[in-house]
Amino acid sequence: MHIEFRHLRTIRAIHQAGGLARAADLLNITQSALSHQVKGLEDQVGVELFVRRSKPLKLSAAGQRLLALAERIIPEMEALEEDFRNLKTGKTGRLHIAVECHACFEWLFPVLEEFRKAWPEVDVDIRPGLAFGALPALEREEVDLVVSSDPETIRGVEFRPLFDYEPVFVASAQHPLAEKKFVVAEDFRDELLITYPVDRSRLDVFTELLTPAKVEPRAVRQVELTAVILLLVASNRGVAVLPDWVVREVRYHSDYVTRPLTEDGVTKRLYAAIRSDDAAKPFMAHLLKLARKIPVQLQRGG
Amino acid sequence: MHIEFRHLRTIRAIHQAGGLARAADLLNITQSALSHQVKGLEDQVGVELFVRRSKPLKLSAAGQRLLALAERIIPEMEALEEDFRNLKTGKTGRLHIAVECHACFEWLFPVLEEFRKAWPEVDVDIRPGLAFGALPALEREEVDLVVSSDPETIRGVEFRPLFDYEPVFVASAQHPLAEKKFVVAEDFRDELLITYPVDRSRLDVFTELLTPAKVEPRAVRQVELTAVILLLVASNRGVAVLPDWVVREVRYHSDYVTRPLTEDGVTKRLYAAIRSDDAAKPFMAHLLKLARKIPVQLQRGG
DNA sequence: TTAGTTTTATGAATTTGTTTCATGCTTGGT
DNA sequence: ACCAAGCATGAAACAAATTCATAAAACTAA
Repeated sequence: MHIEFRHLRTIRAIHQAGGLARAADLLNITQSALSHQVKGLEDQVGVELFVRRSKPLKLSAAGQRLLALAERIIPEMEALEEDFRNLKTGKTGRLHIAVECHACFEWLFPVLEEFRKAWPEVDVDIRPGLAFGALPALEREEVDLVVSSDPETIRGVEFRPLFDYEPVFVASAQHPLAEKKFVVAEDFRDELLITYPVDRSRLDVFTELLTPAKVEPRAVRQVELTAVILLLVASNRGVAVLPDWVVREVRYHSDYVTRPLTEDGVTKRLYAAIRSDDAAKPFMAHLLKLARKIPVQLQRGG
Repeated sequence: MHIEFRHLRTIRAIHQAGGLARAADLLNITQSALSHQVKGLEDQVGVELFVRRSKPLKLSAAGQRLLALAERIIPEMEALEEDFRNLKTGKTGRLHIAVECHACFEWLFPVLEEFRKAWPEVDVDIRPGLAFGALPALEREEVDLVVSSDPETIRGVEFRPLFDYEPVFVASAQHPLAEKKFVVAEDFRDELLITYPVDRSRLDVFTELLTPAKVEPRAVRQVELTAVILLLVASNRGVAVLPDWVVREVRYHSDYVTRPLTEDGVTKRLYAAIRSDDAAKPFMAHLLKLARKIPVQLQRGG
């Protein structure tokens, strides 16, 4: 038995128009086509859908059952088509984000907050748990944007620069290293280093400083929340290296100092990796704009 | 844009099977056919429904939206097909009843009560308001059964006898006519006659007695409820003519007497008019059986 | 009833859409 | 780089829907 949408539309039209001929006009086909179609449908389902004893064709009990289904389904169908239209014009879409750098949540939330005001129809989400293989997930369309600091060349994926930041050393004002103008790798040898609970390959302090210099801190303690890291640092329980915007944002702890890594400081650049297909979508462009603007406001001391 | 059920089935199958080739097996068509179909659908809606970068075809965001619709709609569709199957085998159906004789509600309710226990899936209803042109409504499939006492010859309609009953005269035990063994038309000339509020052509006392004899009662008062009619009669506010089973059923008023109309009494027969199409349906047969049995139980003094 | 009008049904031809067959192309793994 | 698995594509075959022309009912109004 193969009822199709065409049939639902037909049933509804015949009911609305109150007859085959008028319904045919409504559907822009001939009365003959409709007659054939109704006959075919009735043969299929093996049930009389219409009462023939009366001049204008009328629904039978079974026909009314079918009509009820049509009235329920057709609007859903139309909603879907509307959704697809919006998808095409970029009014709506999915924006699932994977974040490789742990601290990035600090600026990402304000960005998304702002974004959702402008694009309420876009399905925004941050996908945790796949921070490891984020770029493959991007290719497979499991996510739609990856925040990364290591651009690669991948077919169909573009890396858009967002903003530069500086990983800075953070310590209590009472800490001996607070005396120095800047810190170097060797300075960490006797320290308790507090980091996010992620692999060293994703921590600037290791990739930019300690690993190249082959320096191992006295101990490493992993802490999830930025605010807690700063709390511990302020109470002189350890030292940390954090992006500059993080430190500036959470300025209500004034008991710590910040120092550049090495004499010249270290500068890194964050990128948004997106699929080329999505590059033209207006909401994507808007998100990238916000992701450039808002973190800079934070860096300047939001 | 013409999404069809076929497409919904396809989407679901591809998702279930996790790929085009396997889904093709599931749907009993070739992989090629599916590929063409998917392509056609994507052209139609103008949106990529699948991610092609991965070997086993996978749903894109838009595809998932479509899948969600499919998961919602396909079960409804299957429920419909189940309904139609039941309709065909007569497990379910519609049984809307029009009643020409007003008093018939008295026995019809118990019948339907019993019927619903056996056929919970059948859509039972009593359609009021069309008691006038009930037989045309039966032909137009607006109702499925008409209770009538006047069989006619109509193409496609059958009259099945239900049971015989006797319209009897009812009066207070104090009423002078209570003295008589039976009443005749002339006896009504000075009486207040209480009837149901329907046309005289549908009242036995007129069709069987007064109209042929050209006798007009002193006055006629119309009362809706049988119980109220009996109350008025019992308190000697008028006389009435009611079917025997009504009087027997409502026996808790013992202040009235019943007498035959004319020396021999009058016997009438009730019929159920149904469409020939419905005659073979098992639930219809069952209803007719009940409609023969239960009123007789009432007549014997249920 | 009959003629006239409206509405639905039907058969054959046509157009449109779907499926298959055969084969080529990509992707992912070794 | 090669192989296997999975998807895409074009042409031909097949199936289905639609149209055209016309018949058959059903209703209306003399």
